Amino acid sequence: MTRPTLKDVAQRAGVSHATASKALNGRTEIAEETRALVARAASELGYLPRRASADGRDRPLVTLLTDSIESYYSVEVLRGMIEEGSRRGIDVVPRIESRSSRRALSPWQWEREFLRPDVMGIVLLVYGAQSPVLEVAAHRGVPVVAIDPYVGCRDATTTISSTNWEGGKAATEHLLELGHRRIALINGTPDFLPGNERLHGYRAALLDAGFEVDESLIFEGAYTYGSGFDAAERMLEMPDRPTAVFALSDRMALGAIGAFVSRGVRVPEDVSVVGFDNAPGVDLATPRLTTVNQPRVDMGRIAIKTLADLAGGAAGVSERMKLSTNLIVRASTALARSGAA
Amino acid sequence: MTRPTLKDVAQRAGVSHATASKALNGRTEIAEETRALVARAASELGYLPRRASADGRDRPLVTLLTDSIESYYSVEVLRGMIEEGSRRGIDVVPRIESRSSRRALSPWQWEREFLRPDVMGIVLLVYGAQSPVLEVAAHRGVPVVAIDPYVGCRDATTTISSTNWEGGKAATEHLLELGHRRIALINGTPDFLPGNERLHGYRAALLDAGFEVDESLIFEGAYTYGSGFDAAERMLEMPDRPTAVFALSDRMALGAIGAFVSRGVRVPEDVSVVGFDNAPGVDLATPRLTTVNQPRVDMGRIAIKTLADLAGGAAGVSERMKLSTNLIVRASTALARSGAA
DNA sequence: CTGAAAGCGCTTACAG
DNA sequence: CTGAAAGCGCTTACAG
Repeated sequence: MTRPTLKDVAQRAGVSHATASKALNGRTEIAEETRALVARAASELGYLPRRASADGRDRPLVTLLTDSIESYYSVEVLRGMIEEGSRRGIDVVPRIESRSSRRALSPWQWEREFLRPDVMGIVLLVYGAQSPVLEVAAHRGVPVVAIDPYVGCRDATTTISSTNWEGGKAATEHLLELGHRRIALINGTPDFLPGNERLHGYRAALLDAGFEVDESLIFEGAYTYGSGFDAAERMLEMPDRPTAVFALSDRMALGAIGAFVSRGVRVPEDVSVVGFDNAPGVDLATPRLTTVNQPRVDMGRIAIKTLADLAGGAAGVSERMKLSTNLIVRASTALARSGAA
Repeated sequence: MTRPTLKDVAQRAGVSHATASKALNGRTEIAEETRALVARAASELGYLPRRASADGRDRPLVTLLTDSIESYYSVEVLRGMIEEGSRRGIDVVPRIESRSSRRALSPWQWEREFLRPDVMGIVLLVYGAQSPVLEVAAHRGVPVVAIDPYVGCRDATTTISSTNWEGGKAATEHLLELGHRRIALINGTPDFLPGNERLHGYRAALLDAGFEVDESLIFEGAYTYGSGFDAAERMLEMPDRPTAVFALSDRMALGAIGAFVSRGVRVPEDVSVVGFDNAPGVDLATPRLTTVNQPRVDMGRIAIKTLADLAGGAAGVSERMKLSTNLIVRASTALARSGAA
């Protein structure tokens, strides 16, 4: 038994295949009675059109291209895309593409692989901007938006990121307002641009408040739990310990807390800790972590919205979007013990 | 300028459209020279087939139907599906479907919405088994697999869940081995079947070890942080406090730890706590949480694998799959203070 | 409101 | 190895 075609449906309903086509597509000129007849026949046969329409129109679709989907970052951006897509009737197809899998294909095959006929756009996530996708897509006229790319993108590509500098500044200002003066920073790897912006936010807050940046309070880190842990241990060996720590990621903040607590240093009574990200679960840790929220889900939503607008003919869409980060004050920060200077 | 068709490509390459078609589809009888010519023309024009082939064959696709994608549970199952799909060249299309959005459509429209012509299968996630999807899909011959459904599924549906009973038993046995005898349990809402299995695992471990179940040590909970927090506070008011707690979810375990720590009760020195789930981030909390891991990513992977096998004609696939949970011992559990009874 | 006819974009025997 | 011809599943003027 082969798959039923429109002809089979028409036959079963006792109408021509043209009429069946129109009935199924909801054209108004069809009698209600006929439409019901055809719909029933289609349903009974389990008919499914093989080809949406003669000109290939189908449910619109957005491809998400990513190197990896292991981080909660990627996964939550994806979640935003799915939510917004479901609302708008746009399908989201996530694909993990390694450099090696790409190389195994001829350019034409590769293009065909990732460009379905009905793609209305492509979202690049944590994806090098050197990516050949950009050229190919530009050439086809398929719009692309890149989310928080590590490296700068071609001028023509729309990018969505978040206000890392402002976030770093807000975190530092929060600690200053609590009366802290010796505020350590746990840095990330230098190749990660958003982290660099956060660091500059820290510097700016200090400078604006009339303080100098003490470079000995900037500790090396690598965004991992262990590197935060180590940095905190080094702080504890200092003669004049910092009273507060701003870690450029939540993992490092949690690592620092782990180190402090294991040495009997209490958070936030003895030292305040702020993270960056608002990673899942940090609101449940003890103490509940004060951190800078990144609007990951919104970034995904906006990506879809932007692509939909572009498909709708919106020309002047802003090309560098920065969504707001916001400080979430929880229980890992408190007033400095000895008051302000 | 309208979208280029195969004809345009053929014309530009100076061959017939039949030859162009064959060249692009990688048929062997085409001269390499010709193939290159056609490929170049296709690339220059930005050609994309509108319709994959005359018989509608395309990249296979699996639809994920879910009520909500807000929990890490859903999101990680999805991640497994995407990873496995990418490896096998199967696209995964996640759709969020509310009951109301479904009701707005006629049955035929609705079927057409969620059954693309090229679906090779459907995955149901956190999705009521009363779902009309099951009937429709069965009728179409589209295979369905349901992941950890709250309510039982039709007999014919393949389900994937995890060994909740064994997990609950392992968690409790771990505490018994550490010498704990008064082991409290923080229960979940009774309508959640997997939770009920975990509870029975707790009972079984106790019974097997020769102990009676003290019903006064079973505390009401609702899977939330707050309910875990409250349960712990009630424990602290008992004359003969439990020395260990098994919470049916990580959120409740973390809530309990929050309550203990805020009252100066140390974890694990004064009380041991085990959770269930291995939620993201619980390995970074202080203390790092001992918990029962659920193989969420693997569940997604296996769902895709099962569907692919089914499409490949595998008939005798097991219909009730239970993937193994495993206890992960971290830092929130320790030997009972006063030794065994 | 219906259906015969033309057409769309594509693929695949088949003849050369 | 190539292309003219037939065919596929579908849609859409257009005549009735």
